[in-house]
Amino acid sequence: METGDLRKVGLKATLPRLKILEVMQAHREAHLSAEDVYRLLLDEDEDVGLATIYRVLAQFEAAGLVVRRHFEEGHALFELTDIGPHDHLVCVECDYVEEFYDEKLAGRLNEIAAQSEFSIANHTLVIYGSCNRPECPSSKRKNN
Amino acid sequence: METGDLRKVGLKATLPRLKILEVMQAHREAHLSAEDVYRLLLDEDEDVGLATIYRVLAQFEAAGLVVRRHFEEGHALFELTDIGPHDHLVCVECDYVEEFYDEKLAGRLNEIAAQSEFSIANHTLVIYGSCNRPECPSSKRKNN
DNA sequence: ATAGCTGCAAAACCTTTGCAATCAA
DNA sequence: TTGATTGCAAAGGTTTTGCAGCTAT
Repeated sequence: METGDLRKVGLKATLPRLKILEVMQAHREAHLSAEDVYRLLLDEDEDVGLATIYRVLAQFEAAGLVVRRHFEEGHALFELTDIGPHDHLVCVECDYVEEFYDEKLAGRLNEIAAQSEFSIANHTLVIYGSCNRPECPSSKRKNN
Repeated sequence: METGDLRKVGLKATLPRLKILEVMQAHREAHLSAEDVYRLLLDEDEDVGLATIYRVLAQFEAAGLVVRRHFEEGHALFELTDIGPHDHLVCVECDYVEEFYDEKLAGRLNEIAAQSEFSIANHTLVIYGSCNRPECPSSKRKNN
């Protein structure tokens, strides 16, 4: 059970928290908004208030379980922390998000920091562009 | 005058637009929110409605005069496009911000986007760390 | 038992929009 | 003149908060 995961970070193992954690884990490849989590729980007939989801996600964030991200949209997206370091490609047309990890990039970032006499701790990198997936509006336009 | 800058991109040279452009240019090193622009104009006794600022900044963005960015805050920040592409090093100890542009980095980003079949438009990169400037608390700690 | 948690509804944000008045060309 | 632009206020969408009741320990 994830009950332990919650206790470990000092949170009572309540039903809403367990359910929210479950949903995050069931969609660990996705970037979910509070609203997304809300709907996914409704789909399972789990009736958790939206306010609770916001509160719990904030607690998870404080506990280091999830990270909050702001891409182009007008709302925050959350993802589990345990998937490791990675950056994001975001499609500005359809909000599709892809993750990547690039060794060379990481190396170059360290060199840059070294040149500036910075001790690098971490970074945030988001590349914006148009994905060329068939279902993206940008593709349809090119087909004309 | 900046009147020309506006005409060039097909916008009537109205007072509010001129004033907003002026403020952006007077703070070209900063990242301003719509609210920031609003307050800066108030400070100059220029009374421009907040709604107008949002509208004008959106027009400037469409015209390529400014770029809209979403960092970690819950609101958008705008900066002039003409300062050229650059990224940021931020010291988490003293909030010192340094801008840099790195050719190799840019090249690698393009390669990454190409691999994912993304047409890259732009990106946001912030490196967090400790600067080692003498006036930074992090340096003082090491001197002990 | 009790400190902490939840749901609801209301409030707080940031941003966009409708509309009548105003302005640049 | 006339279409574009503005300011205001109202609406929109996301996130936070106050509070009374509920729950895990």
